[in-house]
Formats: sequence, C-alpha cells, structure tokens
Amino acid sequence: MSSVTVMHVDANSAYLSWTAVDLLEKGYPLDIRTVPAAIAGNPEDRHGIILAKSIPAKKYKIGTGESLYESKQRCPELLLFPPNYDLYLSCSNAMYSILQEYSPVIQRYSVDECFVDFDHCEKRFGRPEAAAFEIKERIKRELGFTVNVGVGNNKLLAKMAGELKKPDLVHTILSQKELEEKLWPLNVRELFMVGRASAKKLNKININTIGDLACSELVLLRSLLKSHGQLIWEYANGIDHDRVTPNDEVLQKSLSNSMTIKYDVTDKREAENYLLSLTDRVAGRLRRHQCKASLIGIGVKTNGFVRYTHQIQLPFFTDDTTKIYRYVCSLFEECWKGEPVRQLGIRLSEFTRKDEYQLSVFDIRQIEEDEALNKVVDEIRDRFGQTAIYRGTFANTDMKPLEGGINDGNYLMMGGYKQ
DNA sequence: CCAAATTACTTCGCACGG
DNA sequence: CTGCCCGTGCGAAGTAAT
Repeated sequence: MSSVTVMHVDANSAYLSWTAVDLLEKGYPLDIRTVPAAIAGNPEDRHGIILAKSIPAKKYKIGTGESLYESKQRCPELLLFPPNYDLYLSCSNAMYSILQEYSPVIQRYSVDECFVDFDHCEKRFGRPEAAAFEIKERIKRELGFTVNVGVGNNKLLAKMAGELKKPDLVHTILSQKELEEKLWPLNVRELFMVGRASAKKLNKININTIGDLACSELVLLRSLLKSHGQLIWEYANGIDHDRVTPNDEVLQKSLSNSMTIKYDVTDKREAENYLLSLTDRVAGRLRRHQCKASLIGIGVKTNGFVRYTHQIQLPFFTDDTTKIYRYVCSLFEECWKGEPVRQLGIRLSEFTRKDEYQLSVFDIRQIEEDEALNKVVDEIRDRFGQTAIYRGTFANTDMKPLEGGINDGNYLMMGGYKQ
C-alpha cells in the first residue's frame, strides 16, 4: 500500500490578516483581527462586497461575497479596509519561501493556500505532524500571521483537515477512523466540491452529512449529479489520487479579464471602448505567456444581473490586440440586445505555444508586422509603466487604457486540482 | 437598495449528416 | 419523401473554487 503524506497550508483570513500585519507595522494602534472587521471593495465603484472577514466579524454572520449593504445591516460598526493585492502577493511569496525549506514539491493552489508533498522529506523533518507544527510556528513568528495546516493521505484529506477548526491549528486525517470521526458528521455542504446546487439536490434525497454521502449508492449519485456525483462520493470516502503538482508543470488553459463599470453603459461606442481596454490587457498577458489563442469569448452582465456569453472558434491562432478586438466587437454586436450593461469580460483560450506556431504562407508578412508593433508596445509598458502608451480613443476620456481586474500575476489560480 | 475577478471543468441544447 | 435514431461537434450556460 503506497501511503502518501500531503500537507495543506492555508493562511487564516488571509487578506484580513495580511492587512492587519501591514497596518501594525505602519504604527496603526489596533489589530483588526481582534475586532469585527473586513476587507471589501468600494461601493462607489460598485465593488461593494466582502472579500475577507475577521473571526469576530464571523460572529455577526458576515459572509465572504455578500454585499456591504447586507453586512452593515447586521453589523453597523464593522470596520472596513480596501484590498492591497501587491501586499498579498508579497505575503504569499514569503509563506512559499518558508515552505520551500521543507519540500521541493509544492503546489500553489491560490494566493493563500499551498499543497506540500511531504513524502521525500519525512526523514529530515520527523513526523509530518511535528513538521506541520514547526511550519505553523515559524510562519507566525517570522511573518506575523497564523496558518492552519492540514495533514492527510492525499490532497483532499489534507485540505479538509485544514478546514476543521481555525485559526492557528494543525489537524490530521490519516486513517479511516479519523475520516469517519472528523469529516462524516459535518454538513455535506462543507465537503470540497459540494456547492450550493449540489447540496440542494443532495438534501432533497435526504443526504445531509458527509457520512450520508459516503454511504449512499454510487449509481444514485451518478444519476443525480453525473460525473460530479462520482467525484464527491469518492471525496466523502477519502479517495483522491491527484498528485501535488508544482505550478510550472501545469499548462495555462485560458486567460480572462472582466470589469464592473461604475455606471450602466447604454451606448455601444462606449461599450466598445471598455472592450478595447480589456482586449489590450488580456492580449498583453497572452503575449507575456508566449502563447497564441484560437478561441475568443466575451461576457456581458446586464443591470438586471442577467449574464450571457458569446464566443468564436478561429481557424488560426493569434495574439494580436487589433485582430482580437475586431472579433470582440463583432461578438458584442451579435449578442447585445441593447440592455444597460453592468459588467464586460473577455476570455481567450485554446492556446498554442508561440514557438510551436506554424505561420501560414498567406499572411506571414502582416503577422510579422503586427507582432513587431505589439512587441514595441509591450516593451514600452514593461519599461515605463502600463499607462506609458495607449490608443488614441482613450485620450480625453477618464478611462484607464488597461482596465479590468487586478495587477497581472497577482491572481495565482487553481492550476488544475483535478487533472 | 445591494450583489468582484479569475480559472477550470461539465452539462445541456441544438444543428448537422447519415 | 418523411420520420426517426444516432453520433459528433460546437456554443451557451451552469457549477465550483479562491
């Protein structure tokens, strides 16, 4: 029996803790982890949702993703702070550096979470529980914030262990006994990959705990939830064969940028300006990744929060801003029915590596010209900043030429938990 | 009234060809 | 000629995570 050991390291209330540490270092007199506080976007920009909350705020049932309007109803004295993504990236990197001292095989799962393959290191660092405790204490002492560490026989169990009780704790799920004692009594909604929709269907057939799910009929789940039913049944039984995969071994599959606009856009030309700004940004990231894309998609969210998407599969690959923008515009034209627009987004996928790309004889000259122009623009932006050069349409407007989302590279993403 | 951004994966619905 | 069944391929929508 090949028994593996995986650790999952998760910063407690990451954005809030990191902001707390930063504020204390700058002489702020209060540790915002000790009072009802939250990190939230600015409602004036229509970004007014909770991104992270302190443990005292949790007592007021403040939930991540809920609107500030709702939060303030339940907790008028809630202290609010804006997000600082540069700070979060540094904290994430600092945490990662410490983990590197313990294992060469680490998967960054998000800004505040890492999986650590502990198999090769057990001899040097003793039992995993002891090492987990040491890691937790070192991060607390050296970086000033607490983490939870989960230890399990696979990634799923490590992650679920880390979620058990917070903050500043090490938990293990290393046997069937621990699985049944610690996981099975929990509400099925707590299981990783059981979201709102699945939980609702499960509750309807009287599956309420993770234990209920583990002991239910696989065929029944398959008919109810298709392949997802199989997945969560395996998870409930502690089965997960996914390996800890370092991020540089995982290929990026799509890139997207989207933005909620401060007001509802009703004018098509204005919408197109925002789309150009988004295209410029996402295409720039594509080129930085040394990729070309063949699938271009847009997303629209209306003022009534109705969202729809539209996409086109090209018979070739491109990374050219102007070319992509032409398709983006026709996609928007095709699907926009004139409703006031709240949010716009662009997605690029179906990549090929640039160095593997074979040019077709037809437009080789044009492609080379486009590439030369894009390269010059990218280099100027790299050297003098992202606003050093932009298109004429943005002159004399209050728009930023590169809009949507947050600074590139700050959003470390899922990198394939499964496959 | 209030409701983000980014990525990955699956499922559903429909058109098409045989 | 029409109806039906089937596989396939594509695009839109849905689900889930941080």
